[in-house]
Amino acid sequence: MSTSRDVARRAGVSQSTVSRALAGHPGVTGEVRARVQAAARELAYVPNAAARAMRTRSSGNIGVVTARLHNPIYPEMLQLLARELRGAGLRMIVWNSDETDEDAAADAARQGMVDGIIFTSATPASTALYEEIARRLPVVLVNRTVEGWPCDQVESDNRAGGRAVAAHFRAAGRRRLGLLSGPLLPSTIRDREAGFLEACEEAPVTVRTEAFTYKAGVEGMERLLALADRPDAVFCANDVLALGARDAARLAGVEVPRELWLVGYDDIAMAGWTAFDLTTVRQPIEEMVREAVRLLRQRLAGEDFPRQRLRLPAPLVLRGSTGRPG
Amino acid sequence: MSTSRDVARRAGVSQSTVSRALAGHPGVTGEVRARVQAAARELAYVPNAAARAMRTRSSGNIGVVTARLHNPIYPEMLQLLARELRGAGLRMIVWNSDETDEDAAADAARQGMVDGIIFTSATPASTALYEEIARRLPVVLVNRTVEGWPCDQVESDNRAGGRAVAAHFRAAGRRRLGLLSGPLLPSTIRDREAGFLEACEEAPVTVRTEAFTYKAGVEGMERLLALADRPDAVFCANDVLALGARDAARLAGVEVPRELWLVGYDDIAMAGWTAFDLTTVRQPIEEMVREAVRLLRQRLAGEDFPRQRLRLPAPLVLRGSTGRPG
DNA sequence: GCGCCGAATGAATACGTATTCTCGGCCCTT
DNA sequence: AAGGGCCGAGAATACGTATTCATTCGGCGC
Repeated sequence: MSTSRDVARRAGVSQSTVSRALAGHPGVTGEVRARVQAAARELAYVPNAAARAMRTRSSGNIGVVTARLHNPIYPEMLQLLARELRGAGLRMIVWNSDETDEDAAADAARQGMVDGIIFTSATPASTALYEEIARRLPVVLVNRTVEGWPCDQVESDNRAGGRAVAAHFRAAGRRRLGLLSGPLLPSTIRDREAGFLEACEEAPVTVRTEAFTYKAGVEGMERLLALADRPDAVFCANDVLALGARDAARLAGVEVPRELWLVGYDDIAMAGWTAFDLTTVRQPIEEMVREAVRLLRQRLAGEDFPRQRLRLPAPLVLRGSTGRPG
Repeated sequence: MSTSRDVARRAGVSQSTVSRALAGHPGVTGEVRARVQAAARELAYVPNAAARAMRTRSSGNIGVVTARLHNPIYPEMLQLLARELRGAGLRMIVWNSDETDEDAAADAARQGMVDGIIFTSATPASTALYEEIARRLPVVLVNRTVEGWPCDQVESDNRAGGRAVAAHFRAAGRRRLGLLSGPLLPSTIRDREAGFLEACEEAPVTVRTEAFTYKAGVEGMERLLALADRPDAVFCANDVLALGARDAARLAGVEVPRELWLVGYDDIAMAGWTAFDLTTVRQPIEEMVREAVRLLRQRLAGEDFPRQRLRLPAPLVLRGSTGRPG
């Protein structure tokens, strides 16, 4: 493990010159720079991260707080975030949002272990964590947003998405509408519901589950199917619920889409699988992630600009569960 | 952002005493220790991670190199790793195993940014990366193993799993066996195939896909179903392939399990869903992860012991795709 | 020809912690 | 009673880098 001093010795210059030469500072002769680079290469020199972090007060690490929720959209977002951050020369440290992990996130922020934090699953429930962190570091929210947190936020237009679903139902003449949803804490869910409701002619029958899991989707749909006047079109607040709902219909022998239309939200990979063939609203997570990282990088660079609140369009993707031919 | 010097000033002691008191060293008077702790609490003091890392030459970070493969078992393992590492007071830095990310992993190792590395998706293809890293840091492999890498490795008994599948087919009188698999680089796949083949009475008809994706599973099964003497029982090398295969059967109107038995491998959550109801071999990933972290921690603690090669049992989970009632 | 300025590099320093070294005082033993 | 040993705490130092301060040297203008 060689240090910049070793490189300096080998190149016959001082340690400070090594630092300057490798950092690409102006005011270093071409000849000296070449000698330093050669020496560094020969010694396989890599600057020590801890020393650099101490000196520059920045670590190159970004914390990502994500949900433990069993929703494949979060792993997908993580993959995209990893790629995007990596492209910016940043490392990604991941926490799930258990309470203990939130402590870990706050600790890391206090310790200066990360330069910034991205939340993918924020809710007003973690306001204390947010305030603790935001006091020291730039914070960006992606996917879920929280009213009243003064930071950059990137979401998709969940409200418009919900409206589009209701419009789709209405245009096809479906009248007995159902809503299968879960806890209202996440902004995404609230907005989807609000959009759906405001575009419904009359209030849909609603089942609210305890969680956003496949199992909850199954049970929720069973309750809807047991109703005397059961719905002929159900909007599920996310795809995972919708997959469970689809399987509950399968089990009950209810034909989709003839007897029941089903729509989800997110467009996770499974929604497109033959077994489900699910109409859904596509979240543009790739763009969302890209925008979030861009905003964070601008903050890290010290740029000062008004808090951004980006809302990207989310198109309806038509598939067999709402009667598309094929 | 207060430092240990601030705490020292406030407590009326020296900086070294603060360090000793907070680290719980013996040889600090109870009274002094209490004063220091009080001062630290009042100032909300948290030791600076970079300074501590530089001084102790250990960062508290663990790198995890994982696959970009679209197999939910990897996100699951990440979740479990995160929890386990967090329990040990360690942070998790994640890389996908693209080439660029492998470079990033090697860089981080060189920079001393991580204290150890866990591979979840190693193959002989990344031997250069392994050697680069293992020269400096303890490395543990979990899930996939690589013959010839001298490091601790934790896997499940894929070979026995493969044998159990063949035995299950045989016991039910299924004779025209098929194998739907993919690239042979991962040890898991090679071992599963080897176990399956050695317990087959005659060679199964084999389709080898380009990748371990749902789509590849669909296309692979379509090829198997197009055969004149098509198999009545197919072993898929992992669950994602099997889900694709199941949907291909669904599309082709082939009844499972009457006309076709189907078995996967991993027991991802979706295998248990009604739409698939897939018999599979369960990988005990929770135990695997726990063992891997345990081994890594022992190495980090400087313990010296022979390289471990753990192989945990993987039970067959019977479901509807092989005719279980229900 | 002398002095000044700028460019290039070396020397010194700070970042915050953990640890080693040093010192002063107290107790115990002979 | 004196000396030695031990214990608790302060002083000093090292970790490796980036940056500021100091120095040297060459060139150029007057």
